[in-house]
Amino acid sequence: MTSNQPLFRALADPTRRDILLMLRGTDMTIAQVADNFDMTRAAVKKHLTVLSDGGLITVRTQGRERYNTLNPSAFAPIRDWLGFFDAFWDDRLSDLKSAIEKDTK
Amino acid sequence: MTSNQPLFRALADPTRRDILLMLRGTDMTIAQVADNFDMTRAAVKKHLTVLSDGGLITVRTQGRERYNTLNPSAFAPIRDWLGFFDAFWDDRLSDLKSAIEKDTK
DNA sequence: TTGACGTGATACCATTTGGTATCATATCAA
DNA sequence: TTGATATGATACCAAATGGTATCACGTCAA
Repeated sequence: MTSNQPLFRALADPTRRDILLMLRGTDMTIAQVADNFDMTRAAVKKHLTVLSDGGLITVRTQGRERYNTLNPSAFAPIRDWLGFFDAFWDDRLSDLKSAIEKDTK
Repeated sequence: MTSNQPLFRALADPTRRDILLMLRGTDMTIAQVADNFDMTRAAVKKHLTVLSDGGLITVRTQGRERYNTLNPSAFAPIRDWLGFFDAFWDDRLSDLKSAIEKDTK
């Protein structure tokens, strides 16, 4: 089973989550992303590396620029993981349902 | 708007994610949770505090024991946040659809 | 060719994080 | 009461993390 630790880790930082929202619909260079934050380009670049490690973005080189693109399909493992708790939730619901049915008998 | 940083942060650690899975269906004391990991009770207790800060578990005191209970509804903000990217994904799909329709004319 | 520009890479720093060890406190049971 | 048990709380430590500053390198434009 593949480790999704890099994915969860990438989502743990608010700056990185903002970058992801920012990349919806538009690819951006490192400098463009950095313009939206009050920190150095180097710091933003580090965040982009973490996002890339988590598979959440892909990078395309074009001349001397590097365009960062959102990869929405990378969220799938998170949805899968959340599903483990849906099952539990359903169990509790069916328990409740049984209890109610037994009660109305 | 409420910050969901404590929630995302709580999910960033693999031990904590394991604890959550472990708590599906059964409430457990701190000692019981700690028995399942190769670390001290104090370390596990710290993780439980972070999970509690994220709203992912609730704690019920019973005598000298403290039972930790999973709170599945705490995942809702994460699903909501993921939804922001569903919209983007749908846009890309409809773009693709339009392109195909235009092409088959 | 020559700068200016966009980026990569490295060293460095302060803070946070995950962990241990240790002691104090409250509760259960004999 | 007395001792074992379950937990709380604190101090401490190493490593990871988020940030800066700085320099090197490839690329574009004049």
